[in-house]
Amino acid sequence: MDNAVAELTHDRDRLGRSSTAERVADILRDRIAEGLFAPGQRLSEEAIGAALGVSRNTLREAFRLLGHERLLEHRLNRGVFVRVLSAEDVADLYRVRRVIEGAAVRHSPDAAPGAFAAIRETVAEARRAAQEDRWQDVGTANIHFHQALVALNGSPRLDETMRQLLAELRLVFHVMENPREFHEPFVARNAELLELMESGRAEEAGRALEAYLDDAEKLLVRAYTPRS
Amino acid sequence: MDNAVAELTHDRDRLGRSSTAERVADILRDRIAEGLFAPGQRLSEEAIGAALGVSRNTLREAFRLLGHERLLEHRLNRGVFVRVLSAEDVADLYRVRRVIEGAAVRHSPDAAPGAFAAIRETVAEARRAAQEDRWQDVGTANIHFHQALVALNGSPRLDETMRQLLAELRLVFHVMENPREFHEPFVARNAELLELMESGRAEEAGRALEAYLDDAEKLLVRAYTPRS
DNA sequence: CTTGTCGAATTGTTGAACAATACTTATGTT
DNA sequence: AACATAAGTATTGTTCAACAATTCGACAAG
Repeated sequence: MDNAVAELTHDRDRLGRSSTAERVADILRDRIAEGLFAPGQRLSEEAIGAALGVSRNTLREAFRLLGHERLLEHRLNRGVFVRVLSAEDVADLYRVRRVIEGAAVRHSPDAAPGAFAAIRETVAEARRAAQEDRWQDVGTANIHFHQALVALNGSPRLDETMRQLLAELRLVFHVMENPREFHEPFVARNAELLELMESGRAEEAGRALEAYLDDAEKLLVRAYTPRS
Repeated sequence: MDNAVAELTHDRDRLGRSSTAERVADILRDRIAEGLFAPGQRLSEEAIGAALGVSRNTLREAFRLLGHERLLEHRLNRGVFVRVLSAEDVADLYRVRRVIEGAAVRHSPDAAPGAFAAIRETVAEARRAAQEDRWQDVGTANIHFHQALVALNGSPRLDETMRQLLAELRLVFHVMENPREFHEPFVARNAELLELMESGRAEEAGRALEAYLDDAEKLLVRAYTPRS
């Protein structure tokens, strides 16, 4: 078979992937991530369906998608609400991060040779943003750092799990009224963590990550005391 | 407050959780798990909708649910198909298991005091089933063992991830034409693993688990060579 | 044997309708 | 006035029917 044709196999999934429901889900996911829809807010089928110009049935399919990603909470006969994370949820998210990111760091010596390049890029991205006082973007770069970190595991499923986990965490990040205070300290720590891994000190990097996540969780929980 | 009343709190979520779409998803999930729907098979909206007596719209909501759980594959304008796992998928599933179950074993010393009771029960369950030649049930008990193992992490999200992961794996288990040969050896190994953990030898247990998962993966991949 | 065209079958999406449930407001009782 | 009850309204849950869009196989033409 022609080799050029075989190349196309990789692009196959980019063809069909666009049903209305999924595109609606993408839009809503973005809006939730950027905080336009606040946690606890109810999403009316009629209002949003009208605003986006889609039928209620299609919209409900999109809601199911996002409900499964834990960004929306579906209460029977009451509607869907933007998820409100409890303090236990935050604790659990960091528990999962310790497991998944911890495994990535411990296995970093076995990772693909050029696998650190992507991480290094996110560090640079964060530094650029910090230089220019774009603290929101620093937060985004920070998220990219951890996503790239998990990629060391070489597991598509763990990548996907991490993606959803970080999307959930973003629901909480919005409570930080001072993004600089929250994100700035981690720019340097990201770089340190990368350096430890690149020099093969995986054990040490593992401990640094533990401390890293402990600190981040504490900062977050302190600022986050939901009324309940 | 009355204590008996407080007990009911745990059952609360079982009350509202019964939309038709979710119940349909539960049914289909079971059918897929037991192999009634073979991997690769297409699920016709019309046929299944008629068989279950639900409308196409409701059925489509259920399909979205299961698609997100990776049990169904949604191909645009083509319909939904029971997922066909590739060899890479199997490898990835075991990659995730090493991470999640490995973390559970390593942290077993910190686990709640009575947390091993549930695991011990699954071991007994497997022994009973093996005694009576119910090898299908041995497989089920085996799954329960690993689910209980992950519960040592104390993380609802990891529990849920494991649940979905094992559901995916069941798609593959059906290729084992001889369930006894596949499941029997692991009954004893489950018990050994438990014993290592209960006696506090977490490090040793971690290595045992690695070997355990390596062997299981090899057995599975050997029997599983999908046409592709 | 490849390519173009047609047509049947299935999915994608919509809009309307009605039932079931939750929320709100009004009503009546103590 | 406080509280329980009842009626009314709004919203979700589900179905149905219709049509557009797409896939796929069959068949004809080159």
